[in-house]
Amino acid sequence: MNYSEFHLRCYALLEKIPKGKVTTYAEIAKALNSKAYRAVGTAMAKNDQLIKRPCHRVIRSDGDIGQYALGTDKKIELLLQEGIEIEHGKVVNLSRFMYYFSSERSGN
DNA sequence: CATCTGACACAGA
DNA sequence: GTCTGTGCCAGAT
Repeated sequence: MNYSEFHLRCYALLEKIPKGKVTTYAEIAKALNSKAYRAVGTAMAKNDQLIKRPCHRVIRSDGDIGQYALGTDKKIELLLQEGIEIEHGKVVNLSRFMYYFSSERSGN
């Protein structure tokens, strides 16, 4: 699809997210050693492989569901099916479902 | 090369 | 707790 390296990296991390867990755009950016959480969201939007890349498991840092190609409502439903607890359009106890990549921590 | 936009994040009111 | 404004990075024009 001629995706940029940055986008490909985001997708790679997406596949690392286990079912029943979620992560934030900022976390992905940090995992890439960058602060481009904005660009991360852009990568999700550019992703047409919604099935291959479960971008619906990526939410906001505030616990808000955020946006989704098929609509926030659909995203919430998917997360609920994964076992994520959502209320008022936001994840309940995010820390409980939050998934940290923590790829490297000692060296790079 | 300059400028605007976007599936965001943080600070202030 | 909610709303508004500014900062952020990478991509597109």
